[in-house]
Amino acid sequence: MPNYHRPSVTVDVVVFGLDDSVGALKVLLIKRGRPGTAFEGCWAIPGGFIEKDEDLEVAARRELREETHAEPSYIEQLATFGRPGRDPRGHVISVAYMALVRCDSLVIQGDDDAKEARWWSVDHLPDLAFDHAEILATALKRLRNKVRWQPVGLDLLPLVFTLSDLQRVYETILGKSLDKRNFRRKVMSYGVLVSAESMRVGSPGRPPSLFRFDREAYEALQEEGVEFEVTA
Amino acid sequence: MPNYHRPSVTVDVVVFGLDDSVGALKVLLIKRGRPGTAFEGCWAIPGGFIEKDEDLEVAARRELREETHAEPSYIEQLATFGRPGRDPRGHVISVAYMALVRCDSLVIQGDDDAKEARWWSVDHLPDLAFDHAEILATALKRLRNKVRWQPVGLDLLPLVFTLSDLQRVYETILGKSLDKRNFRRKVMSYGVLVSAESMRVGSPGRPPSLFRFDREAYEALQEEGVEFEVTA
DNA sequence: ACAAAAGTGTTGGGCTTACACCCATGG
DNA sequence: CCATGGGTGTAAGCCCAACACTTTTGT
Repeated sequence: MPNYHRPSVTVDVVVFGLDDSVGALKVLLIKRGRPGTAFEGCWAIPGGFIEKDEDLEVAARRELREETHAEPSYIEQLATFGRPGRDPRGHVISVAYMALVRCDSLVIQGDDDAKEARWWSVDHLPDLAFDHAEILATALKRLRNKVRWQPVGLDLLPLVFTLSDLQRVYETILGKSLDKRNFRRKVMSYGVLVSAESMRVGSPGRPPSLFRFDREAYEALQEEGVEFEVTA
Repeated sequence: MPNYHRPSVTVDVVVFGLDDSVGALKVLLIKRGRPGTAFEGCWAIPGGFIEKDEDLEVAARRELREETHAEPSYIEQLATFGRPGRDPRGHVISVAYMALVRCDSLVIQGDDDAKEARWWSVDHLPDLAFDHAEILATALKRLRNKVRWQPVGLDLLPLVFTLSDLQRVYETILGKSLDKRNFRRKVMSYGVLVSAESMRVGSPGRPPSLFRFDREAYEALQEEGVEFEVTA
């Protein structure tokens, strides 16, 4: 191959999750640890350099695993960022991914070498390294859009959940409250929910009935699109 | 910067246009000319290697200009392709763009050095180099999707056009025919069209009235989204 | 008995669809 | 005068949005 200029290439992964109470949308960030590296001590989206002949998505999952031990249940390519000057170290192009993880697999820990990883609420973020604020904003926009035409609950909720949980997912992501009756009617009409026998107990109020997703119907819906726009 | 592996990075641009009669959706392809290069003589999406510290979109526009003299009126990043083995020459990552050009600026010519450039109808494509068939398929899918929630006529039609022209754009891209009355009602309701005084003459049938886009209203609509789904 | 969350139906309005005929010009 | 494409209106049905009270449990 002719001797063309070769930039460095990284993959970065914006991981979204919901907190236990499904009350807030969170992003997984790492604290840049290694002394002497760029943006030392700054918070950043997890990611790193791709290896020789490594597939991009594979690299994204690898970096995520190495830095946070997270295994996302969904991942998609977001966009590629290559503005000159975005990395003070030189010409670095970043292929960004967006990922979702389930509430019940939020067991996150940092890397061995002093790197810290934790969840941040999307509306109280720290300053971010590089152009990561821009990347994150892009991811958030994408998620808010995606939610309107593809189902998204399966990748964010535990296996078994209540309709109120699901409604809270949408309210949290869209940042507005939805009408309970209209929400339920609409969700049920898609036929992707099957009732789980058990009932949740112990909480105040009438015990809710539990559901799980019908995986096949869910994936069919994912293909064809949803048109999910529910009223305030 | 530490000595990480560096792949080569290319940008490739899938350019869509409509033919004069607005009757077919076309893609601009180039014939790979230089002897001794990979896929010599094969048709391919225009593109090439990025230069040092060059912005990705700038590189995309530059390659397009160099290879086809086309200046798209719209361009957006599509996706990045990095599957190992996609380029026989080694580890090459391609950032793909999708672009639209207006009918009346279709003056295309190949590069100086024997490279040929021409339009191909999207449903009669030649074999393509690398994974360009996959990239093109992705672009086509994106365009067909985009059309449903963003206006697209401004970037494909000449400055002045008829409602029938516009309808044909949608029919061509979506690949299905639409109801004339419903189409007109819907389009007019967006308030992005202003009537151009003149009338087209010379063709058989009643002379149509001409319109142009109200740029401001158009761009506002582009922001907020359109919800454009018209019936067969 | 009270607080807390779950669950449940109906109605009006607006938008979408389906559909067929006349109009203005060129040849 | 005829062929060609341009232009126009209406009625039926569906889906969406708005809205308030009853049920079931824990304390």
